Amino acid sequence: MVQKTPSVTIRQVAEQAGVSVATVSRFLNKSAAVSPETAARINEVVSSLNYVPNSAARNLATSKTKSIGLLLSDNSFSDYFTPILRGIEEVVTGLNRYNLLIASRKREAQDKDIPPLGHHNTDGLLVFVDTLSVAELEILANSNFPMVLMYQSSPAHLSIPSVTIENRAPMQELVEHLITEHNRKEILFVAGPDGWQDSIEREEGYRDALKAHGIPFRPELVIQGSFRRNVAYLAMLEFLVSDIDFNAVVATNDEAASGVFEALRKSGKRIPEDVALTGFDNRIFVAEYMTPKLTTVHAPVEELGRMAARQLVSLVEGQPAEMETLLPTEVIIRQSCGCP
Amino acid sequence: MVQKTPSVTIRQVAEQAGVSVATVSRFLNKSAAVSPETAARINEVVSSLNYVPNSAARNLATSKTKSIGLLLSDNSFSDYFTPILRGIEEVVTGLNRYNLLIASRKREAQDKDIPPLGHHNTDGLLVFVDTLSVAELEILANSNFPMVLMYQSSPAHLSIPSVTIENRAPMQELVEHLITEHNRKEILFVAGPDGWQDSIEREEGYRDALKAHGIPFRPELVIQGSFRRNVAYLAMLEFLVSDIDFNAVVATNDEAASGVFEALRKSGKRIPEDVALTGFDNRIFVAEYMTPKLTTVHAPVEELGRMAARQLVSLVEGQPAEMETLLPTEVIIRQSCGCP
DNA sequence: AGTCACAATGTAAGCGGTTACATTAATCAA
DNA sequence: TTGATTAATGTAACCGCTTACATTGTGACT
Repeated sequence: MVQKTPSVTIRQVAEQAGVSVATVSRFLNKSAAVSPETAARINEVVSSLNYVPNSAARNLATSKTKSIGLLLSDNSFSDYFTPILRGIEEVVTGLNRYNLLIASRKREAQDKDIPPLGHHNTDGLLVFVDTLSVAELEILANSNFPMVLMYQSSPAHLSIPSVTIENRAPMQELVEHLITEHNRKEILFVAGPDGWQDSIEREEGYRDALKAHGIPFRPELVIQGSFRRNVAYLAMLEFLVSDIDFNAVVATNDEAASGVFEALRKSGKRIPEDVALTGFDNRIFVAEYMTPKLTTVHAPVEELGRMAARQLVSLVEGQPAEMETLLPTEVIIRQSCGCP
Repeated sequence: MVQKTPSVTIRQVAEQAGVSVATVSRFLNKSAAVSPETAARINEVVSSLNYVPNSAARNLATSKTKSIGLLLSDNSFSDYFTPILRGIEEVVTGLNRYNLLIASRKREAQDKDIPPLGHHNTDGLLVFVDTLSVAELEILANSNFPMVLMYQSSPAHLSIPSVTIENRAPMQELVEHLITEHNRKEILFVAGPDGWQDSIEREEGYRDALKAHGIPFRPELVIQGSFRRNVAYLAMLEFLVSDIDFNAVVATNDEAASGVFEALRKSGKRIPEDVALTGFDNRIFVAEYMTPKLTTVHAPVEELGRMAARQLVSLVEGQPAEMETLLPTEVIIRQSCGCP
């Protein structure tokens, strides 16, 4: 069971093929010409011995790892995450055959433990929002380590490429839709996780809309949903007992909207007659399957993964990358807002 | 940009701390006692230099990688996948701090390219159904490489630990429920991907139920859904134009059921009055949000990920592992079958 | 005082590749 | 024919760690 490298080494291959290790290496990497006969011989030995180069050795020698890292916060494995991963995976594992290393990191570990992914084991890092502290980002950035931020733009003084989505404007549009088309003025806002840029910007959009229509912002109309179904569900229940009047709920994402939906249903409120409801993300299984269907904002999540990965690969290979990629989103009107 | 290891090495640390590299190494790994004063000195230098050990070097020296691999087929990043990943991640990144390496592999690559994950870059492998051919499994198993199969049991002659879920019995139960409680006899079966064990076993359960009630199996009542929403949607539409009578649809998973749902809705059939519908998996966003709610079978997906990872870690650390872990599932009756 | 055990540390040989540089043989121009 | 060029290959240093083995110093025991 405890097998110390039962593996075939390049030297064994070299010996069996009657050449030097250098030649084998050259053949394997196509880093220099090898005569056809030698090539054939090596090739044969390689497959008969089932030889696979040891990546650790290779990495050490070249100081490249051929793998890129994805750094996540520990709670980010929501359903929401699959398309991102799909996008990332598609480009990372694509042509250039990088490996994808995934690690998650608790918030508490920031500035305490060293990040699980970095120079030492990856060629570059995809950094999910809120996984690295500014100080940590700074260290990496200063050592010129390739990184791309996702759902978070670069701290002003660092200039790290980032990929984000448009939040503020579409949220404003959505809320204004509730106000002007459906005459809702008492709009409950279900906030996202503290410090997440998406969450903040969406709230700004909400406030913009209120302001544009002269509706005062009321802090008691903000509850915490944390982008999570269950958190939003509970927060909504709690809000309901407070008995504050409201006739619309704007959730910062679809998942939270689904929790709100559940709570409203339980309390007997009708959607959209009593309460209009909106989400954000356009997660198909949530938005399409709710009855009524959920009015929301479509976020190009898979594309975001793809984009971020693409920028990073570019960077890793010494090419330039876009500093700020802002992906457009689109308001999707369905029925939960009151539209027919 | 093209930075050749700007990194600090153990030698620099040793030098600055006025000790030998061996001592530094011992301190870092706690592999032998180091005097308190030396320890303090080293510690100081380490953090002032921001030193992080190079994993490639470490891996090479120890012939361990401290990472475990997850091998996927290229289309397995469905929504379904998140909880599995969460389960895996939880244990892998947990106490023992392995890295999680993820790679996907096209079916066509089987027996042609070497698998992207193996001895050379991982300490053990989580193998998703249908990603490695039997021949490839054999090679790895023969070299005694730690592996755990997911959703697939071991080829008879290999005895690789596996983690699977119960499929046949609950599917039979479900179909019998349709037959006995709702008097449905013309039951369309939406098959899963060819060769996937889950898919096969679920179909067996379907047939068992028919047989138990003397209903002949009719091949024309089987369509291909491939576990995918869209595939099932199209297959269902196609079936609908064929005009064969049916009064129930049993889908091999919830995602396919959602596709069927969509197609039925489009064609004007009522669920469950005209057609009863069932799924498998109990994916909450599908099953709970459908109206009527979806009758299905609950599969403990996150637990499966956790289990598989646990077995693998065990194996990697030289401990024994369960050869066959069969996770129980449970029929969940909701309304799409016709129950109130 | 001499021997021993043990704790703390150092020395240097790998781990399995890559690659700069050296070597050899074959080809070509004059 | 001969020196220069080039193609194919070999030699060995090196990547940054770990660790077996060697060394030194100290206190305990006889």
